[in-house]
Amino acid sequence: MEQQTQQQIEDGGNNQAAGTNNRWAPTPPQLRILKGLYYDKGFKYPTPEQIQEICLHLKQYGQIEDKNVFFWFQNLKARERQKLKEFQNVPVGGSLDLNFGSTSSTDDGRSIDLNFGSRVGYGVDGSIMEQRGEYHQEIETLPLFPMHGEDIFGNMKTTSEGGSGYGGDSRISLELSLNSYGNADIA
Amino acid sequence: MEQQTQQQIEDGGNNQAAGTNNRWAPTPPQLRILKGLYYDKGFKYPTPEQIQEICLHLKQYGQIEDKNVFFWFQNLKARERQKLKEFQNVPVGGSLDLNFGSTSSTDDGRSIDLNFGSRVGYGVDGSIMEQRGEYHQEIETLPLFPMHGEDIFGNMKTTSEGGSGYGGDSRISLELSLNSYGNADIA
DNA sequence: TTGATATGAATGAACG
DNA sequence: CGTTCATTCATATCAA
Repeated sequence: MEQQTQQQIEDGGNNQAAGTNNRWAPTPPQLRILKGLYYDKGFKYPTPEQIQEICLHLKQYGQIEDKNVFFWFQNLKARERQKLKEFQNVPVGGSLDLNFGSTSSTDDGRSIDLNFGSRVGYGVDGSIMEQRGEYHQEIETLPLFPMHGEDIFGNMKTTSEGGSGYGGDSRISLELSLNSYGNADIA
Repeated sequence: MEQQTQQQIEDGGNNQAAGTNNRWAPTPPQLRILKGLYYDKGFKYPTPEQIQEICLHLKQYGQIEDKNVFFWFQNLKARERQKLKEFQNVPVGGSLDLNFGSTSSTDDGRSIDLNFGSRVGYGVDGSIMEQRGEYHQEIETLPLFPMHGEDIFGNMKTTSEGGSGYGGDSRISLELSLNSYGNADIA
């Protein structure tokens, strides 16, 4: 997720615009801390309590709400997983005939230099939803292999987190020391 | 259409890396195929597998990645919808309104209020927020973020109401010690 | 050159 | 949690 040079005009703190600004955007410090938690610490499943704590702490660096923290983690987890899923998925030998309509093989002649070095992450998605239209035209010979089991990426979901199942007053203290040196690759 | 060519703002310390990003641009054949799928076939919701397959086939006509296909469909769908919505908003009557900077001219209709303030579950999804019966406000004082840890850079975090507050923090040493009690320490 | 437009890309928010 | 929507940022291209 290396953004190019996207520098959002975040309100240095509480410079909320005339209220027309509805979408939260993490300030660099906030982002740094969040990423530190997620990556450096592997903190991916914060409990509601922790979310609030994090949020409270992040309020020093700008307006933020619990739900922002919550969504942030949700999105990051989802997109990380999507990325993995994509790489693991190998194109089936299926033949999706894209040369419908015009069979003319018009040479494009446009050569784009090889830009290796894939950089950005993204979120490929897609879903088989009902088409709004009336037409249910199947796509050529799209096989859509019945193969499942893409759960190869272990779901180490610590479902029982969040203090559900702590025997007695067992309290865990995890201490996290993350040293982030500025220049976080905002992403 | 609401992008006002907003350019970079003065960075308070964030250096802007040189942008050598060459974003993908569909070659004519690629575009033809994509449009054919979208319009002619009404194929608007490709699955990740289909995205990969489409991408694979499009590689014959130029460099392309899965994410490009993904974004292409996403953007097209979003913009079709956007245009449609705008069209409905356009005053047909003879109202000479030069108000281009319409910030939420019409009711967004999005008023899903998530009650995140309360710890009682994040109704938005139902993932990790298994909350147990005993919620106590005490958790708000959990030493998740020791204050001392911020001393290093706490000075510049002013984020005063002056606008851009956060300065370019170089590094931090954040020590997070969160103590998760068995939820109800009384148990 | 400057401003506007089209569109690739990123991500916050929400749905099922 | 996976998927989809909506908004925004950034840049290439084009018109004047």
